[in-house]
Amino acid sequence: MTIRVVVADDQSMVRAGFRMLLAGEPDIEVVAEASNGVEAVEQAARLHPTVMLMDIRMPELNGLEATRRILAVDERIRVLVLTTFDLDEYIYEALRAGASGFVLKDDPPEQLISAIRIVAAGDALLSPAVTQRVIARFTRLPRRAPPAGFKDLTERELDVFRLMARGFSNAEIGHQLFISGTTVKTHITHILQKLHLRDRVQAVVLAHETGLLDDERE
Amino acid sequence: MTIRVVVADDQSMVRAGFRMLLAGEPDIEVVAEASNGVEAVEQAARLHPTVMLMDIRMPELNGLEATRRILAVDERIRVLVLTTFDLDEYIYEALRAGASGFVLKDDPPEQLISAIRIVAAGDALLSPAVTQRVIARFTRLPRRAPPAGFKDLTERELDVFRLMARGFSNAEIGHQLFISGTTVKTHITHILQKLHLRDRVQAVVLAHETGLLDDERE
DNA sequence: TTGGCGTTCCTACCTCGGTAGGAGGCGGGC
DNA sequence: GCCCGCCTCCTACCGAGGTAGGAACGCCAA
Repeated sequence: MTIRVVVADDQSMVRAGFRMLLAGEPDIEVVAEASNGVEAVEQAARLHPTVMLMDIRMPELNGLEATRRILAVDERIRVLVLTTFDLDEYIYEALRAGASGFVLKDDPPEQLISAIRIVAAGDALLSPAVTQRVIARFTRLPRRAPPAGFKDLTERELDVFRLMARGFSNAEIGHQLFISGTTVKTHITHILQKLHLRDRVQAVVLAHETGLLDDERE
Repeated sequence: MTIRVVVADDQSMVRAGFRMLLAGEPDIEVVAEASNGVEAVEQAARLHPTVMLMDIRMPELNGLEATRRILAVDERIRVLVLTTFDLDEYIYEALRAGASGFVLKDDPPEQLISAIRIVAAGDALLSPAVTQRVIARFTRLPRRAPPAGFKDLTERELDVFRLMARGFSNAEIGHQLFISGTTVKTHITHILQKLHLRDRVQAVVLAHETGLLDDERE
């Protein structure tokens, strides 16, 4: 099982460099090159490689959009983004686009090779500096600890809470739960009392900050 | 500059294994061991090592809580969590607790050594399998694209929007912006019209889903 | 059995939020 | 100059949201 790689970069020197670098690895084969995003998508659709080595800055179609289109064609292709700049927006967008890894061009060569094997195996890898940023972003997430009194909520109150947190009116909540709007009011009054909140708006804010909705929103 | 390491694990065999493994590295020195979380915190406070190798499952005090306390004492200490299980909750909690890395015990030894050097240098590193999960979690975040009409909002309307999204009443918003509550009402009416929303609750939901607040909430 | 809790529903009342419609001031562009 | 967009503020009105207080039912544990 050799790992079939397509190299997408607009500089031919860079592509040649990768070819040379990977030529020494018996389990890795560079099967094609692409000099812009459009070509990259075409090659991916035609060859279905194991791994796409993808530069971000490319003419015609940038690497991020190319990644999205490639994965739309064949989601089994593993895209390893390889770029010079570790700008935050690039990283987040690349990961959202579905990239399996993010490696910097000035990382040591053996790290790139190991990254190719890792993503080919179905795992994921980020450059250490990039990992740093992703973790920072990740931990900065507004997942505040649920306040005292949260666990006093009954099952039914949680039902109401979840719907309220999605912006529904009392009548809509009642309709979805097959109860009257006045009952919904009762539940909400209890919720606000237990959580020491003033109105439903504060409840909605709290729900999002604590990640109350994250579970059932698949 | 040698990297000074404390190994915290409740099994003495494991500690001995790490000592042996790291003995071959000239730039790494194991300066102490800890067999539970309490000892780990004590050793960290006493020796201020560069890196703490931290198991999660430990008696007395688990590795996650120990990590929090260590970083409260000296935030320069880099904690590298090293455990057998890559359970999601462990990972997220460890990163939130401030860990700089997450390595599995069945990763290859050279990867552990390289991880120690990486976190000692101030970067971060996750096991490939762990990286996979973090990315999955990360991209699953509810960062919906802002709806059409969002960019039609004026600067002042955005001011109001941001405060509204944090749960303030019209009067409170007016007070903070030095305008009257009725003016706030006017702005909100315009916001709702432009975004095609029914009431402020839906606006709050939208603000959180699109991450409107992420920027200025430092 | 009795009491408590959770769920359901009601009436009555008040406040706040949102709409409608208008008005004045200020600035920049035509 | 004039108009337009933005910001400010107002009155008046209505409906939704929230509170207070009560009531009925089922369930379960003491």
